[in-house]
Amino acid sequence: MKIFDTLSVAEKELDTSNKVRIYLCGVTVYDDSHIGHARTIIVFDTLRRFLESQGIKVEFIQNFTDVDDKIINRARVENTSADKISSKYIASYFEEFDNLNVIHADRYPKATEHIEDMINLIKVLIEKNFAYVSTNGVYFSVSRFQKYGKLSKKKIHELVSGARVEIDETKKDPLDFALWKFANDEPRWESPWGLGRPGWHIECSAMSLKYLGPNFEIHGGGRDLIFPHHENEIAQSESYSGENFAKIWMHIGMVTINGEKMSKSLGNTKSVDFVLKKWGSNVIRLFCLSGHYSKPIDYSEDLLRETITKWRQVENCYYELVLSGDGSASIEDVKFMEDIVEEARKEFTEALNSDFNTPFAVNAFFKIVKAANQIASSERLVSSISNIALPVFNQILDILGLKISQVTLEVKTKINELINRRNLLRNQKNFQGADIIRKEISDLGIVLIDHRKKTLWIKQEKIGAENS
RNA sequence: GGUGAGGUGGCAGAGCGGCUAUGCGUUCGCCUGCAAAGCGAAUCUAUAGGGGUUCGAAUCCCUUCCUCACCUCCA
Repeated sequence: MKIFDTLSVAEKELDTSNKVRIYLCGVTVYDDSHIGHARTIIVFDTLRRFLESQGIKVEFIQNFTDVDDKIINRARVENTSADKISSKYIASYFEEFDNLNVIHADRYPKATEHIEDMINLIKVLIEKNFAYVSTNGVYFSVSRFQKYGKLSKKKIHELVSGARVEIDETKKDPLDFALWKFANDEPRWESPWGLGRPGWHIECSAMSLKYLGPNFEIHGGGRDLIFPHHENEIAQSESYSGENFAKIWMHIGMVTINGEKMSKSLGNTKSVDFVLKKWGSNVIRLFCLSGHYSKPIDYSEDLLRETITKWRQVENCYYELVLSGDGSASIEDVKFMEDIVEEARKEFTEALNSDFNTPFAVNAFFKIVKAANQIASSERLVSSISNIALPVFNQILDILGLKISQVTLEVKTKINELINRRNLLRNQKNFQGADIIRKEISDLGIVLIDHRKKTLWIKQEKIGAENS
């Protein structure tokens, strides 16, 4: 599999001969997650599902930043502790991302639980003369790391001339960044240099080195983390280990709204909670995968509505496949379905192997949907044909993390009974009576499709946007 | 100002030297008791502008213009 690497600015072959180790920069837990966070996490979740579907072992680590000025400020405003704030948002993180059908990472290390590791890392950096103690904290000496800027393609002298670097007299160089910040207030920890808190960047170095070693396969995150966060991680980790850090840097494009980046500071975010209620996880996942991961994607209601239409086609197809009855299939139909399924399966895999081209892969998936619906429309879809399509259909659904709404056995029985009653009334041309039953069925969340000879039912997911 | 990524039909979005995807939308039909869904057909020959290279370019090169992101915290 090839993945575009931000560092080498080229596609690189992912080494899948052993376990694929992935470290994803997660969220800072001081507020609700939004669709921007969700996109990054959904992309990585899908990547992980894909690799595993190929029989590749994956070790997936995603951190929580649970010590940070924003958390502390928030705690102050709400008159509570930083710890309470972070636990609250970690809890809601899991609730929301479980609803987005995101598989849990192998570990979710928290910064506050790795203070020791960070201190040890900083010790070595000081020993190796890459860091120094100052009046406000411990700083990394950027000028000591020759390759600083290699990820973000920035030149040190250009950064200095940029006026946005914070001015701090106690630093040797304005570019130096904090590894440890002395603090008088909680939360704070003991360290050889004094009471304080870790800097943001050091936590990801410490936790990724600890769990995945000095050089692992993929390090990921949103594009906006390239500088300074990932640049600084490289500086710290490589200075510490003397080895090259992550082999592939995979960065996810921003979610925009009206063409502008969605962010807390601009106040234009759509929370995961909100979008889940409005669109549901299937539509959101399909939407997030409808564009290439590296490019921006615009949160647009029109596009999300379009995605609902697509999702309805998938649901329709699924129930056609699952509820198809016995009967004889024509050789042509069997051949047609076999060819389509094989082609779609191949294209799907090839697309994802080629820099994780999800839009093309999703496209391939819809070939199966289209073909099944096509055969079904003339009532030639019998179980022997469906059985050709279903394994691949289900596997792709699983890789994409999509879930079809199901009904219980009792409801199933009830639906069939109602359908029979309705069809009886239709035969008697009692359409009013038939429509009453149709309404009754639709109240169960079921949509009926009258084919010539039989009536198909579909359990449709309830989608908030459609009921308003 | 620097750096990076881009500019493809009404919209979304692949392709990245020849065969000009695909989906949504729109129009008309089929099906239906009526719907809905589905199917079929039609619509749309698009590749920011200008130069080049080539038998041939959306795809390569040069150039102009435009958009976004990063250069402060950010997924």
